[in-house]
Amino acid sequence: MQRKFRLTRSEDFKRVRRSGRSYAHPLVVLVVDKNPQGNLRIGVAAGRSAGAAVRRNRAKRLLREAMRTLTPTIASHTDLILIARSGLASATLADTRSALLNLLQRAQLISPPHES
RNA sequence: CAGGUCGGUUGGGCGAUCGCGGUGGCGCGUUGUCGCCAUCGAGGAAAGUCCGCACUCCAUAGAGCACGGCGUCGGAUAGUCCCCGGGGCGGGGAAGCCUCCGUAAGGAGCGAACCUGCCGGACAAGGGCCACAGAAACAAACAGCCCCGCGCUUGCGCGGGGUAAUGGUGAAAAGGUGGUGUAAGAGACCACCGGCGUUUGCAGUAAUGCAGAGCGUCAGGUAACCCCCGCCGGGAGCAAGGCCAAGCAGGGACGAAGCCAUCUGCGGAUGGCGGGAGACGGCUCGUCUUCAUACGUAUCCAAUCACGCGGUGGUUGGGUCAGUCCCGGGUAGGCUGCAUCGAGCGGCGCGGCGACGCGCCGCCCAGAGAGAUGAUCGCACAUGCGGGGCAACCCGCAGGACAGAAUGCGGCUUAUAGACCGACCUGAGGC
RNA sequence: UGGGGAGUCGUCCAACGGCAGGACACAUCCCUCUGGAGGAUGGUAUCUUGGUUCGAAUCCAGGCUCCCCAG
Repeated sequence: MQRKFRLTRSEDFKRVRRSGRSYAHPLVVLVVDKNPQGNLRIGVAAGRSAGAAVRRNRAKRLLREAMRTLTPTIASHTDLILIARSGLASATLADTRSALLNLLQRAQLISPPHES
């Protein structure tokens, strides 16, 4: 995921966390808000509760890798924040991807893949 | 060979595809949060932040006090209480050997390499504390032993004195054993052992050790309690610091004037001409950007008057109000510090027991800012499990620790699956 | 990057360097037709590793975990 499609500034994170809707899953939390520029941006976060530095990095890498394949199917004009929870660092890539798919469907950002 | 220790090296390899970050080069009807190519991309601890430096900013006449740290000797270093090598006093240390006890099983002692804790002063001075037990906890006499006097039931009571060997208590009671000595005793005296703010010789740079002489042997412990002595110490930290700088607020300069048309819900809105400020140009002018009809018994200041006097009100005078431009400081934010030119890394040689030092050759090696290393697959490899095989080995499944740079460096501490190499000690056997 | 604090029964708190205590909870018994309440009895702990000391929860050092503060 290239940096230009990433949420980077602190005020963006604050805005999305304050005014966006959140959807929870045991592995990850999704926060959705409208993007003022009209494109899709994604932020990834892992707090102290996600573990030590290796586990936090592992969780963020898993989220980025899982989102890489899902990004083209997501509706635009939104800012997303993915917050890792404590169990994510020991999860597999397939687990992460299905968790994200579940969350995106609940947020109605992606149509249910009835063909798969 | 068996057992016990210690040190060092390494920290999963090769390849393919997709993805991410930095740097360099090239490209462009699109100068971009762009595209293409090349190249580089975590560690031995990157961790904890326990020490010490570099670097940066602030403070700084001198001296003293307070506070904090350190305290054996020598060395190494840019520097360190922490590194290296010694010294002293403790603690730990397998099997076996050896010694002792035991008929034996076994037990106790000794115990190597090595590991590990501590290190000024309790006699240079002072204060505090030492529970319980015990007569007594730093100064003493409970029982006991002995002497003297008195009494009588002649081995006991009372009174006075001597003593600290014996008993019991305790972690600790003015060194231990044997003798001389004595009324009983006592370093009172003697021998040996132990000890020492004494001293001589030898070894060592020194701490210290060994040997001898001397001192009768000295009134406990605790300074990781206060304290005393000696030495050392300015503060902050890359979110340090430097540069640029929206917005808001501040200071300065300039600073206006309306008229017409259309619509109208009569509040106003839009447009034209004119006006203000600034920028640019070919500068008596043109173009562009932008602003306004706000002015009110608004608000601020000064003087003065009145009253019900820290206040309120009146009068007079002056300032402020739109906008533009300029100025300094500076917030958000950006750039830098900051990506090796260095206490740098690798190799070889030399010196040193070692920490480390010196010389030569080669190399240029991560750098983000919501924070780059991931995913999938294949081939071998170490390991574990199951099966087959006499065996080498084959097949299947599982599966590779601790852990992620954020200014850099040195030391320490802590976590760590394994793999490899080397050294030391003890014992047994062989030559 | 720097600074501060805490760790004691299952939980919340006490404790001069000298026998670790209290409340609630838990277990057993009594009381009751049963349960609750009440009463009696009991078990249970100093984060960890070393050191100083005759003696350590307390003093010192290293480690682990958690919390807080400043920029």
